Amino acid sequence: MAARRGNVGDPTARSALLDAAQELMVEEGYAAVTARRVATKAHVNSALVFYYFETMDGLFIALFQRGAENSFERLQAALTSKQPLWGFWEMIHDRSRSALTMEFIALANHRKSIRKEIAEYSRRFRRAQLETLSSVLAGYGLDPERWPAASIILVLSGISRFMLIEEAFDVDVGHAETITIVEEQIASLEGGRRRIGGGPTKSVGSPRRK
Amino acid sequence: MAARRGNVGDPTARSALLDAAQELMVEEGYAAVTARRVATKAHVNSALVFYYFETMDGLFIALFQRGAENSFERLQAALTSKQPLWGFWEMIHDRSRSALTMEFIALANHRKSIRKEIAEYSRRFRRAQLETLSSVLAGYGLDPERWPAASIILVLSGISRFMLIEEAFDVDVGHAETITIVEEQIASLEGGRRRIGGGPTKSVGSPRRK
DNA sequence: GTCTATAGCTGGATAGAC
DNA sequence: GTCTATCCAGCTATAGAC
Repeated sequence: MAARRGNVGDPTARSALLDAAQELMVEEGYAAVTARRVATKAHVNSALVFYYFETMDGLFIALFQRGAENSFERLQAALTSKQPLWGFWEMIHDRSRSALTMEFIALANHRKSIRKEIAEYSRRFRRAQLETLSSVLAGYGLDPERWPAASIILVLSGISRFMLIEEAFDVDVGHAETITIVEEQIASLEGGRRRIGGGPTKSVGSPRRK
Repeated sequence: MAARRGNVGDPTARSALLDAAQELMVEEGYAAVTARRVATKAHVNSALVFYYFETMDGLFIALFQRGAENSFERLQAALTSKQPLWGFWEMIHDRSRSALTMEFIALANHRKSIRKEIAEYSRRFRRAQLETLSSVLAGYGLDPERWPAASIILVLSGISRFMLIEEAFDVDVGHAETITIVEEQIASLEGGRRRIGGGPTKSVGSPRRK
């Protein structure tokens, strides 16, 4: 349970603060991310939050950027792999980042600086997806008039995101059937999933929480 | 702008408090919903919040239930109309409830009582959708083995929710094309949309915000 | 039902010692 | 860089007058 995050073991207080903030945000929501609580969790003094990030908004933005950078690299790896469609599908299914993403979206709802940050990142992310996948899909012989790459990205992302949200409430009606349908479609275009190392990607079948 | 909410004009302080809480939640996020701010907005004293709802959690739950009850009735009306599939699609597209829903999901992330409330409501909602739509779709000759009603509900909901979230960040890559594809499919099953009175349902084509 | 007043707490942020 | 100490604003919740 201790080797779960990316920067654990990093010696600097800055990283420790970001780790602590992320954990708090996932487990108790953004409102629980206060300077004092973050600092306590990171075993440093709360004044350091303002030393490193100036304001609480600064902390949130730094946290978001760290995660976004990380996600972007993983996206590029997925999209340039032998099976980009499978890679994409598994990437957007990442359960471990879902709660954090939802928190940031809610936070962005009323903090302008964070909204701006997420909007920029989303466009960059989407552009990378679209560029790569549209040529991949054309290569698979898919008619871009009938099935634009942008729509496929949007549909897959929507399905995935919606199931992740529902899972958090222990609702999973239709999830398994839908995953089967989607994965059959992917397989018909790209062949069956060939697993290649690829780290901690979990299988997609709704293990019950708690 | 004044006839926007359901209970405007209701004389009791309780309703005024709920109206104020909803407005604050949508516009500034759940963290802005404090007893004092709600009371000020409702032009009553903050002690009344605790008189009517006991705790802040109680206020949130009452607010959620009021909205859920309302949505459930509108869902039933949509599902028992002449064009249930169109009704369903337009209902889940409701822009005006999207921000509130997202906020409640984030709130549920760390408030157990609210999580329980949303989970129960979601299941009830989904059950109603599934019961009606599965017979409707069978009536349209759709093979329930290939296209289970539960999957269709999930896919439509996911697409819709995802687009609403993206819209909030001014991202709309692929939205128009995807809406076209979805609505062509619906039309092929249920015929073109025949509009019948039906209140303030907006058209579905991403009017730019601000 | 609605108010005033207030207890008791936690928050963001800063000054200044080390 | 890291800490102690502190200011002051805003919070939930309650007691009790009207």
